Amino acid sequence: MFSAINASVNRCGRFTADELDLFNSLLVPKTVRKRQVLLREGEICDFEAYIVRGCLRTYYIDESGSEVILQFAVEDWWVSDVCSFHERTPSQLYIDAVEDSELFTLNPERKERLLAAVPQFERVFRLMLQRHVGALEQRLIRTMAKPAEARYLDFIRRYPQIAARVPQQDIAAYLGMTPEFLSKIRRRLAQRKDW
Amino acid sequence: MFSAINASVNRCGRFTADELDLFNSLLVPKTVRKRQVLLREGEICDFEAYIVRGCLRTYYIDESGSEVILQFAVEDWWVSDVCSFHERTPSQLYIDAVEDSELFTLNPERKERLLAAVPQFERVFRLMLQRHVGALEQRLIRTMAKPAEARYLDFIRRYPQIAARVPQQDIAAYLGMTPEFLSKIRRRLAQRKDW
DNA sequence: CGTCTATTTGAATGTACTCAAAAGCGGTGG
DNA sequence: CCACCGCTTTTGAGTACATTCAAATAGACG
Repeated sequence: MFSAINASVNRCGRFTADELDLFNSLLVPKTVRKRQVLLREGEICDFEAYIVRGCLRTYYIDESGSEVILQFAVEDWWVSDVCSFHERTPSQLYIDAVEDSELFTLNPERKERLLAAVPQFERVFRLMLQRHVGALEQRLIRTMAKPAEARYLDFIRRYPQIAARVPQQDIAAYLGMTPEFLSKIRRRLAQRKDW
Repeated sequence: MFSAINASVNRCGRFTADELDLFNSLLVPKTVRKRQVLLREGEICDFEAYIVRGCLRTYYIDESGSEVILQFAVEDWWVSDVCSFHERTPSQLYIDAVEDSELFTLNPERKERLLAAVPQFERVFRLMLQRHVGALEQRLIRTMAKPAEARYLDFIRRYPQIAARVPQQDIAAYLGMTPEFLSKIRRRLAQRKDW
């Protein structure tokens, strides 16, 4: 049950069995169903969730009601609203499940206890944050530097496993284009198969 | 000389005069001239720089040679390529000075020494990272959710001090539009002054 | 099956880009 | 102090990319 998450944190530093046991004892397992919402705009995010199985999305809803998807998260990733969680401020984001998923969640209080007991865990979370920064920078570059078709091709090459399991309209919302236009791009690509 | 940076870190935690002295002794002051490049694509970023005075930009250059500016950094901010610095990997980014600037830089070795001597500094850097994540998320949302004119208005309202000191073509490269188009937006806005 | 939602299609429109050229502006040297 | 050079900003015409809206089709789920 804990093998995946333990292997994951062990890649960030060496931990003893006792330390991992403590870590595991602080995690709260959670099962969510497809479309279930974990965080809404205005709420304070009280979890960092490790994904054991499934897929979640983090998104923003603008004035006109359309979704801007910031991130898809699948197995072995963490999801949270970093800012809201750490600063205890209302979130601007929504988080929900793209499919039925199993998570381990850590709330602020338990995270504190973990860090107090095993300070080396600071490193695990710092590495998580760094990876998150890296991912966001990549995403920003790719979003800004390229036209829609190139963004789509880039996406399906980079994340084939995600592209296969999320609805097409969500991919459009992630790539910053309308679902209609993505559909047209796909038609063009299917005709000239030169890619 | 160190008052600004010390006040800045003291906002993240309480430090004694001795701890701050040690911190200050590890900082390397650096003066850069306008257009001077601190980091090029392919290099490994060996600094985290606190800006005492001046303005720098972090950007990416795509295949076609055009710049995508990720961030402008001014007084009291830190600049670095987070990923490259921490993982010792070649950077994809460029960093250079928009105007003559004064910095304090910290290299990986000195940062290690600082953290070894004063572990509470972990917190300072974690907060920096968190803010960085927040800033990137905001930027992504604003870039994706709005058309060019709204992005520009948002930018000059949010960062009037930056808008005033960087060339217009750099603002365009930050907002993800061509300089020509930004110029046209400004003309439209100047005519109908209803904003 | 039938209903609901997701995807596709098409026409019309709008937004932003390209390219080329002119105008503005700052610095430098005569 | 002025003239010139290089760089930034502005302008315009033409075009390409992407959106909107409406409707048809396809898929998923009960």
